[in-house]
Amino acid sequence: MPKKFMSFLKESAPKIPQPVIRRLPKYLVHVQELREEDVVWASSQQIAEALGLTSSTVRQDLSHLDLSGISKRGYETEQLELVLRQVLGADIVHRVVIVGAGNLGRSLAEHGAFTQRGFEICGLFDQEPSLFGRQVGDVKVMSIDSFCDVCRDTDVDIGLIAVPSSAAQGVADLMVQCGIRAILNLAYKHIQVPQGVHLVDARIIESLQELAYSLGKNRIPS
Amino acid sequence: MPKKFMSFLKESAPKIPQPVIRRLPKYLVHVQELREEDVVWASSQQIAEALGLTSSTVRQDLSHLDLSGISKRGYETEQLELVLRQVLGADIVHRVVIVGAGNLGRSLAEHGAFTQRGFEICGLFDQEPSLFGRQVGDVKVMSIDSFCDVCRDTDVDIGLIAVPSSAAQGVADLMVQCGIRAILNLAYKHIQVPQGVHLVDARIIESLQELAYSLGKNRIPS
DNA sequence: TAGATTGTTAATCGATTAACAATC
DNA sequence: TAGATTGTTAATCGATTAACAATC
Repeated sequence: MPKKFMSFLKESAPKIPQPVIRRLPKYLVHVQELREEDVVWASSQQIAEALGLTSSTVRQDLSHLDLSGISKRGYETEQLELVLRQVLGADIVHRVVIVGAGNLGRSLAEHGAFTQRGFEICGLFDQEPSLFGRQVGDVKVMSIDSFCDVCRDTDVDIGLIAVPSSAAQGVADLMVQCGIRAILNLAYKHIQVPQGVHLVDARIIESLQELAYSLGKNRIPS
Repeated sequence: MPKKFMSFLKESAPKIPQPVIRRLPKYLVHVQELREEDVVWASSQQIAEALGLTSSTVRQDLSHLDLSGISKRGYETEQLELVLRQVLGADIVHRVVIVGAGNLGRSLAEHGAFTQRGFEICGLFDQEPSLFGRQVGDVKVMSIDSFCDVCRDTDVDIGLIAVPSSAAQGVADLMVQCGIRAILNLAYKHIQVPQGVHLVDARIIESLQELAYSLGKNRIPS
């Protein structure tokens, strides 16, 4: 198959395995650091070492991208950053709405790191009338009742669930109903979405529990 | 091998595979819901359906726990919750310190869901003098300079990194130096820790990028 | 009892790692 | 050129799924 067509395929029918996709942000962060240090080339071995992977994994992962390394030098950091940004959508702005204006929701709405990375908060919603109109970052808290209308007027890419776990499924249903096809769930709750809607769990409490397991403090001593 | 000794083994030398551990919190949340609805028995099939798994996976997963199901009925929800809580350390209190008292760090310190789940915030630290003494949830912001002293006085289980990515590695080093052996990293940065220290990444921005990838908005159209 | 469901073994699937020819 | 490093194929490893005897 001609190389040109191969690259076309990679762009139009990308079937990058999930474990690889989950590592791509790591590569992006690292390569951006390298570029800040004016490093022009990075070998799979060097990248692997910095990220706690094997060089084999790095080469396999990067082979899914529209990019070529060069023998004896490795990968050009500028090109690598470019391609990673492209794949991860880091070079366009994604519009994010947050439902839940409690501590967590508000702090995420104000969190500069999102905007810096191209995730623009375009709406913050809650149920609680006393919060309506309160300025948080660049947006004001709006009533959840206006959620669908706002989604209709704005082109929303990603919905963020920051409500208590008991309300999480309902919010997800609402988001799906309003046409949102990508959801990040911060609640401690398994959520069901229809086929075609992408759901990722933030797993903060789950992560703490995983750490608690690894500490094994309440294991019966032998 | 006698059954009694098997169960002893499971408790003293638990080698539950990581993918299983990551699913255990899901089971716990679900079984707690079932118990609120006074459901006494749950079959692997029912659990699988609720959590988007196969019944085979559920049975395999639960076989790592010190628990037996009963043919024709399934698993007793009370016993299942008990065992899951035990394994995930949800029945004892873990002490958590947060470094970084910005929006995110403060909101986590105030986040009721942590305390509810047995993670007690016992310290919140920052570099910025203007924040010192500020009351956030149950704690006051302290100087990062006092971090090691506080860790020495308190029995800290888990350290939470909520600083900008450029400072994250330094904070991790400090935590390790002060004897913390379990770290949850909320920064968008790969962090290196010595062997024996447990690190979990919260991956919030990474999750947004994963969703951005799945939306594929900036893919070259065919 | 008959049928449903467990616990476990075997089969499949997919991800990671190793190896090595190609190449710069 | 000689040596390092890629890209890719093959081997290994581990996780998930299927199957089924045991059992309630």
